[in-house]
Amino acid sequence: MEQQRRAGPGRPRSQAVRAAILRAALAELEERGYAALTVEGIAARAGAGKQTIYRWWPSKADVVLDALLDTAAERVPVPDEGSLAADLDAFLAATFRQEGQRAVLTGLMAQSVLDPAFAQAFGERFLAGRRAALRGLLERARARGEVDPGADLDLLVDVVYGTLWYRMLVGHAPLDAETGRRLAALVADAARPRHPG
Amino acid sequence: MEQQRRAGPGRPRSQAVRAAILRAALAELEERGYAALTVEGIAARAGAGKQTIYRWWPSKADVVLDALLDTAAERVPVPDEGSLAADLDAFLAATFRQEGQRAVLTGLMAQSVLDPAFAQAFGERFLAGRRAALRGLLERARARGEVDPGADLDLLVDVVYGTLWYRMLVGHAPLDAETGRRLAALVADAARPRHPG
Amino acid sequence: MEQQRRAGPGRPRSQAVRAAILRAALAELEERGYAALTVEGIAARAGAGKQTIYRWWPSKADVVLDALLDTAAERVPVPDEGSLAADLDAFLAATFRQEGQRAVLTGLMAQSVLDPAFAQAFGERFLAGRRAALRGLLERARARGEVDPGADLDLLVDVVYGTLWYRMLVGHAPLDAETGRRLAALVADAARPRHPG
Amino acid sequence: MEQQRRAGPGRPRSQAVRAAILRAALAELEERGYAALTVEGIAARAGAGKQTIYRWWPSKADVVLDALLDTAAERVPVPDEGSLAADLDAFLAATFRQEGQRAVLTGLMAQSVLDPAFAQAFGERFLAGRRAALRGLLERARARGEVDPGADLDLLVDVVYGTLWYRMLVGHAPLDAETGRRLAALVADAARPRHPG
DNA sequence: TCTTAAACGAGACGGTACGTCCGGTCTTTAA
DNA sequence: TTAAAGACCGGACGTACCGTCTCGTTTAAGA
Repeated sequence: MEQQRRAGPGRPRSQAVRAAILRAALAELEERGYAALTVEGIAARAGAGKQTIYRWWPSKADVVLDALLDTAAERVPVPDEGSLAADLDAFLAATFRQEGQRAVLTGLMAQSVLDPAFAQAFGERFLAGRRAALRGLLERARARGEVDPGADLDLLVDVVYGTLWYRMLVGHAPLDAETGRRLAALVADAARPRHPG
Repeated sequence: MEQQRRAGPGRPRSQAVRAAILRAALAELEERGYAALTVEGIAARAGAGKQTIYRWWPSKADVVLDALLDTAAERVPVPDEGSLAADLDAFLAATFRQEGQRAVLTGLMAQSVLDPAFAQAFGERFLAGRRAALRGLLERARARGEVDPGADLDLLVDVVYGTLWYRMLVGHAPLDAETGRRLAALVADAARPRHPG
Repeated sequence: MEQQRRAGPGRPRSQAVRAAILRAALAELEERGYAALTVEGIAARAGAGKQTIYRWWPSKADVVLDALLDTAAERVPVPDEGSLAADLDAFLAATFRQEGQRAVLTGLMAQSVLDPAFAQAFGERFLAGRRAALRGLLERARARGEVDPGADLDLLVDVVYGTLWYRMLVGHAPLDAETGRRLAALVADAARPRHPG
Repeated sequence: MEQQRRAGPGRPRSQAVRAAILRAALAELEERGYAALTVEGIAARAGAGKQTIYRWWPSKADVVLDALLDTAAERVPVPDEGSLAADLDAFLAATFRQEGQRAVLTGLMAQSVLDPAFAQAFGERFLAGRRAALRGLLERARARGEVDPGADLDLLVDVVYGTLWYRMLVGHAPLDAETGRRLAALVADAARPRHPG
């Protein structure tokens, strides 16, 4: 998951400590919110020294990101149901389903605004994968002729994730199954092939 | 813009100081970034006491929000050009044009994630107005028959602002005139009336 | 008691306000101690503006000093009972009797250490008078032949007030009638005439 | 001198920092006076963090007290010259000699009036020792028959220190060798045995 | 088995900003 | 002109975390 020390002399990194720290970070986050998260708090809760955290992670956000990536091992599978609308629908449904993580995700997005170094890590280690999955789904649909060849796939991806993130960040409207269905339909419709003439 | 003290005894609030603080906040933000913004820094730059800031604003984010609302007095006008696509295009173009404010806006969004009290202020005093303007535009188009009567206008609004915010926050893709045109076309198309049968 | 504005045009100084401020100062002092005394607190309690206090007194200590001098109008009378020991005894007894003022007096002494300007006021307006009274008592005794002509009267005065203040400040030993009697005897004895040869 | 942390895990307290803080406190006190002494100023001058001061001392006065006790390691020796008057004379001379410390001592006394917690520390860690030394001197004189068996030794101690402190605090009269000699004589005379009959 | 070296808990340390309090000054309206 | 009210600048307070730095202790790999 991160830097792998070459096996040499010296005490090897403790996986138990790593796990304890990730667990503590998520627990603190859940209990007190992202804003109240501190390295000291995580260390205290994990029974670890602050130095141990600084040794392996550049910032508290990177700890949380690792925790997120660890638990998201049960990844959102990319559906393949034969039609774009159905695939999108399934994809969004699966995405919404793992939404106990709103606090984690919005916290990381906030952090990534405030800290360019973390923004890069967040983009590369989390966002890029999700975007790639959705783009792959659209590309397959394009190959099947369900998407206009001239369509701006990147824009379509951003429309989907943009809407998701916007609702998640602002919290003014629900992110439920019905919303997913409508959004899927909207995107599938916008992407449909245009028959010239 | 905010709390209006009744004229009673006592020295009245100094508008000059208020303006100096807002100016200082924007200057600090531009020079050093949102993450490095501090109440102390704003006060020092404005030649004001910290207490004066705390007396009138609950947090530094509220200072920045006031600064934003003051300068955004030259509001994005809601265009009315006769067609939905043209209106959307003009609206998005106007929205993008005032993009010296990316740092301000993303900073405030980040803060609004971290501070629920500010989230409410941000939602009510900034986001709601923008959403209402766009919704009005869509409602007029619906009255003209350019939007399907059953369309989920709130979702359409979120698709537009979601895409904008997502690109603004993540910064992976441009927010230029061409992007605006494509997004306008996409939304206008998705909203078009469906003729049953 | 302090500066007297010439009667001219304009609203005259309110004696009621002056009294309210002195009363408030003593009340605050008694309730919360000298250390917690603040100009703001006195003003608030007196229903006065801070400016009103600063207009008439250079510091909070001067307010307290005025309050002390006002209440000490029932001054310690200088006894004249015919013998030095008896006079001293009566003088000390009277001095001790007005010891509800320990907090006031020690507070002012502390302040006078910390603030040279107040030290002068305290010395001239309070300490000097007390010292003069005691010195007068000793001088009368010397005239009666009860005090050695070569005695250092200033030192004798300091021995008396020094012992008093020391016990008052440190609070390690009582300041009661018995102590007064012993101190009176000690000083009278030390001052007694020496018969050369 | 103060709390001795058990040698456990963790970085041990830095004696160099402790010394720098005490030195800085005395330097600030000398340059700017006790009233202008601030924790912030001491920390800045010592190149230390404020937290480091608050970690080890409850108030700035305790810092100064530690500084005083450290430098006063070369304690006033208790003289033993064979006669009470000579002993007292030597004791007072030695006491006066270390009077670069008037600012320190009066500042601490003022603080001890304003802060009961510090008053206890001051009493136990400084005043008590001095009083005990002088009392010991008087007790030895009593054993030699130079002091009346019924004399109130505590009062005699207070007469000596009271006079000293009073002159030091009020500053109206000198504290020189001649004064010391007269005070020594006065006390020795007052303490002399009374032959009944 | 002994040495070496890194990991680790603990906690001191220099900093920086926090949000609060109060000191003194000022600027208003009312008396 | 005094007075109440209260805004204002300034400066220090005591606290919370940051990220770094010693300590003593633990745990493997290599000699």
